[in-house]
Amino acid sequence: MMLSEDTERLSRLVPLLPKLWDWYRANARALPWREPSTSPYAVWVSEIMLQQTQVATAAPFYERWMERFPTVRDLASAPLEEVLRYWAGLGYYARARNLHRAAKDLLASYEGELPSDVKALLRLPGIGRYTAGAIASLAYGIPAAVVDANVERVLCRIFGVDGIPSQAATARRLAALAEALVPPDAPGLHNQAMMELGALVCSPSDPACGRCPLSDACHAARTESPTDWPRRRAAKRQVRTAHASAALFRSDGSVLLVRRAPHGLWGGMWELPRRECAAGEAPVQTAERALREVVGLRATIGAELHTVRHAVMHYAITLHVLRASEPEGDASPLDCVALRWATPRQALELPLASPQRQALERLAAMQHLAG
DNA sequence: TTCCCGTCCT
DNA sequence: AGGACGGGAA
Repeated sequence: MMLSEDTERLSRLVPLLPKLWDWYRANARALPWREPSTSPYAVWVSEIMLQQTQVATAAPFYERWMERFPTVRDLASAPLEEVLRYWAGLGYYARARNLHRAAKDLLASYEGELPSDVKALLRLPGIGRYTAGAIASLAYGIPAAVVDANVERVLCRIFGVDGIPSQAATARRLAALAEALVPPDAPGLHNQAMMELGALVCSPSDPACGRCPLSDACHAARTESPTDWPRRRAAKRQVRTAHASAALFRSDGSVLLVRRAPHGLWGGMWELPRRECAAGEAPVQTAERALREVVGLRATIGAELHTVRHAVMHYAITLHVLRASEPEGDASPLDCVALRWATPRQALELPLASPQRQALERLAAMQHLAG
């Protein structure tokens, strides 16, 4: 899948690789998962956390996680609810559910050890091509290639790849290039060096070609604007949506919360009963419908307590939180997997996605002010 | 407000 | 091939 021009440029690039590795040894960030003692399990956890998530965001979550779930066995034996609590705020909650599921699989099939074989790794939920290659090479020294967004950017610039990386042919070309570069004796070092180069030097919008150990072999570095690579598809237009949640309080100060089914947006997380506003539907109607459809209660919807803005992908979500009162009927879990009453302060201990956490924090503050 | 990013499902 | 899935930084 390589082009002939690729072969030519490879022969110029390979002799520079020792400079890349030296650069990495001198400039690598000291990160918690880069301790020499990092277990394959810890490499796995860090790689899952780093999917779609910045290093600075993931680091404190990683520390807390490893303290609570230091081994595959600790993770597998913990309840999903607690696992999600440790993930709350990181987003993409399927990652936590898959990690938990895979830990159970590892205990059942591999005596709790992470396999070193890429094919076996790919069979675990939540592990795709990138993560399988990362675990194999970083944790076990297997010469597997990795193409994450950093590597993709570095390769597209060096080789002047004009195809769009998400298209199959271009993806295959990038995979072939990455594979051709992996040294059999130090795949982990090389892969981390490529990713670190992308993160620290060959950055998306402000590449520092002057500091790059590979710039002598780089196509983009010799052009007016190295940031023309990688080529991108046109961005999707922003879509605005509104959601409404009902805050139904009991006289003891507790509020009704529901746990979502373990799939889809905010799967497995707790929240105030919520629905997306239909076209032309006012938040007060939506909140009424949410209580009815999610827990089977009819109630009177009162004042809007507050508004939380949140971005998910290309969606801009406005979450309206409205007070509800005078419920009729018994609350039952119609469109949720569990339901409970808790004070807003207690609710903050549950697994909550970020906008729900904001909403509950403000309810807790309100209650505090009310005495 | 825009940009950035792996895996799974369809 | 393309959409769903979040949160933080620029």
